[in-house]
Formats: sequence, structure tokens, C-alpha cells
Amino acid sequence: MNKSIQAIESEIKAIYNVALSVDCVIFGFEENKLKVLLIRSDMEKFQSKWSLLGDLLKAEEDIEAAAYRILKQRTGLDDVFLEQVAAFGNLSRHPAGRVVTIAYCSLINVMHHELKIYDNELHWHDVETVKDLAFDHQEIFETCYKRLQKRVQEHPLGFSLLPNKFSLRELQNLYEAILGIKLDRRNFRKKFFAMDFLIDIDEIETDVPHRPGKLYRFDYEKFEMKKKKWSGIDF
Amino acid sequence: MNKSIQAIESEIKAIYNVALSVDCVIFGFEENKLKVLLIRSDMEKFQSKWSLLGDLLKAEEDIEAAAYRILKQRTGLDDVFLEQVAAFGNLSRHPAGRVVTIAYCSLINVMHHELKIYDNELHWHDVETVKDLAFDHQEIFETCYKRLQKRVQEHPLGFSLLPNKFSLRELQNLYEAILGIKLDRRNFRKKFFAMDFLIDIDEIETDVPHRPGKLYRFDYEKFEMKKKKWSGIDF
DNA sequence: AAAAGTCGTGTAATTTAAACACAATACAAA
DNA sequence: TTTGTATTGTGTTTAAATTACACGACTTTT
Repeated sequence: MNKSIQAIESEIKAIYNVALSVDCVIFGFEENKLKVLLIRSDMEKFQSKWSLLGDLLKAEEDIEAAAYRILKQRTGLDDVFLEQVAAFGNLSRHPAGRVVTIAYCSLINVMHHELKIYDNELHWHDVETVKDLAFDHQEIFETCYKRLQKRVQEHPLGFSLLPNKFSLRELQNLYEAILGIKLDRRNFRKKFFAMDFLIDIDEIETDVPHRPGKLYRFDYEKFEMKKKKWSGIDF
Repeated sequence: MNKSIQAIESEIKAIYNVALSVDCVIFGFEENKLKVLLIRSDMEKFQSKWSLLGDLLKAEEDIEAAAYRILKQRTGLDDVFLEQVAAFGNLSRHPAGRVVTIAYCSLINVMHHELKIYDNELHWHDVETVKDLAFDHQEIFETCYKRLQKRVQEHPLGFSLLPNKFSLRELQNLYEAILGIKLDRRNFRKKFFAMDFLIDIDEIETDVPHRPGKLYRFDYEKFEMKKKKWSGIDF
């Protein structure tokens, strides 16, 4: 009890002197390219640089709720894929002081929200050309992108980026865009048919300058039924 | 005196309404069981409950540095596997107020630190029987355990839990303990020899009541050389 | 010297993945 | 109407990985 008020004050500040924010890495798919939604930084230090969509947590606000709030504000969508990826807390990551951020990855179907995006400072970027983001957002983006590449191979996330009805060509284009590789069309089809989660809805593409492909829907119900199999040791 | 401290505290809290902590889920392996290191909660509300090892971040302390600090304090080890798993921030997770915690997963070789553990309130628990932890630590523990089960199949983490020299039987026991399944001994060997990361150090087990097995070391160098192969879409 | 227990290796059957070819369909151009 | 072009849809064949399963070899214990 010999401590001075000042000592106690700085102790308390030491505990509470951290601000928390959420940053969203929002992926979309358009013209057979994987895109990420960026906004111009509003900080002078990062003038002219692009940054992720983020905000400080409000008092009494749940972390995931904050991520949904940001998504809703920017895209108008609230029923979207959202997943926590990692926390970033480098001491020097934010010029205003100590701000730890929790990064979320989100996948949205661009078709569903096009109208709201024509804000001057908001833009879909091709993931291949994203560079030199504000803050530590380049690192956050790359972490989320790698996480997406891995996750999309093990879980049916990708369908969030496509229309409800899609052709197998669209699906393959999506996977090729996300993974950055070319896949054999025949083996790709065989693989997905073998997984047996695609519902043939007995419709075909329209407005294509060639033989139209059949359209499918992903069977989320059936997917939920099947328990994940043992994947096997391999590294 | 108390009043002014509280006044200061609530002032500061009004601005920085979140405290940040780190919790470590420290796994070990002993007697062919996967263990986790727990400590008695020091909070009255959770009297008699076990909790993870955690602490508030100090001012100007990097998050990962805090995790290493906790590990060092509790186990005496500082060159150990450590990996961020997730942030947990439920509004009601901590009785003292808003505390967001970043969970880290750590794997340590029990043999290397045995001497420091005989603190009354610190104990290795069999992961199978961990239940009813303090705070939201049950959820954190389960998240980290699942993450470990997945990661150990894709990366050579498991060797951190074993002595430098180990037999294939020990390695298999480790995998069976982590994954909670039985594996065919012959196929397990074939698999690991095919991966070709085990160095035969030309020694054999001692003090076993049967034919001794050969001892191996993991070749981290060779592992770093090989780039991770394409794993394939499957869910 | 025999029994008990685990080590180390191998083979056959099955499943999965990779490489590859061709007819069928729709549109566009002549 | 016919022909050319592009893409769909469906195989097959080969190689690689996984699974299931068996037997002799080696050390300690009795």
C-alpha cells in the first residue's frame, strides 16, 4: 500500500492501454478473378495507400459482431461467410498507439451487393496485384489469402463466392483463381461428382457463345450429414 | 484512497475498454498419454477449478513475447514450439470485466523441464479427462486440441513432444494419443519411412523388456528443403 | 531351452489420382 | 443450310497411394 497514486495509475493504464480493432479481408469473385475489397486509408501517414476494412471495437461489442457490422456497413450483406483468422499486435503496427487487431476473412457473392459498392474510395482489387497496403495490412491480407487457399480445399467455402446456380466451369474457374493453378477439367469434374454434393437442378447456362453447361447447386444439407473423414498423416 | 483509484480506473476504462491477455495451452506427452498443463485458478469465483496458464499483457509487450514469458515462467523453457490459435472475446468471459484473450498452443518435451513443475498448483492433466475449466478455458482448450490434431497430421510438430532420439513405437504412440485412434504398425512405419525425414542414428532402445527398437532423429533440415506439395481438394 | 513380446520387412488387393481422347451440342459465319 | 469453332460431357488407361494382412528375427524372462 506504499505505492503512489501515479504508480497505480500507470499500472492500470498498463493493463487497459490497448485498443482492439477488427479488420475484414473480404474476398469476391468476378470475371474469373479473385478480388479483395479495399478502401483508401483515411490516415495522413498512409495517404494514397489502400487498406482493409476495419474499425475499432465499440464498448460492449462482441468481436465477431464487430466484423459483421463492418461487413454490413460496407456491403449491405449480413448473411455471409465469416471466419476469424488471426490476431496481429506488432507494437508499431498503428501510428496512433497500441492497437491490436483481429483479422476476419469473408467471402461474398459479388452479384448480391453490386449496388452498394460505388463509393469512391472503395474498390475491388485483383488479389494478384495487391501490394503495399497501409499499416500491416499487407501481412494480414497475405495471411488471410493463404488461409483461404488452404481452407477452400478442405471445406466448401468457395460456393459463397458463386451464384446459387453455377456451372462446373464456373466452379473450376473459381478454384483455379483461388489456388493460382490450372486443373484438368475432366479430373476436376470427376472429383466433384465423386464427392456427391452437387445437385443437378436440370437447367443450363444461357447467353454463352458455345454449348451451354448444366447448372448445379451445392447440397449443404448432405455435406453436414457426412462426418469429416480421417485425412491422414502427410507432410 | 480506494475511491480515487477506482475513479482513475473507470476513466481509463472508458477510453480503453478492453484488456488483453494471453492464454497458453501447453501440451506434453508422458506415459503414452497426451497431457495439458493446468493451474488452479486464483479467482474466488472459480475456486477449485483448473485453468490455463495466462496473464495480462504488459504495456509495450508483444503478444507472442507474452506467450513466451508465460512459458518461461512456468516451465523454464524458452526454445519451444508456440503457435497462435485464436482470439476469444465473449463479453462475459471474465468476471473482472472485458478481457479479450489470445490463445497460444505450445508443445514441450516433458523430460526437459520436469524439475520446475513441482509447484503445488500446477499439474499435468490427461487431455481425455479435462473438463469444467475456469472462465471459457474449456472452449479454448478444445479449440487448441482440435487444432493440434489437425496440424500434427500436416506438419512435424509432434517431435517437439518426444525426446530427441525416439523409436518408431514412441512416435506411433504419440500419434495415437493425439489423434485418439489406433494405427496399423506396419503401415505407420511405411508411411514415415516413405516421407524420408527420419535419420537412423544407429542406436537402439535400452531397458525395454523385449527386443529393442532402433532410434531415430527427425531431419528438420531436409524437411525445410522440400516445399509443401499440393494437397488436393477434398471435403 | 522354451515362452513371451515386440521389432523389422514384405506382398497382394483395393482405392485414389494423373494423363489423356473423342463424340455431342450449341452458336456464328459463310 | 452448311461448315467451322468452342466447349460440354464421358470415358479409358496407367501410375501411385492406401489398406489389409503374415511371418521370421531378436531380447528378455521363466
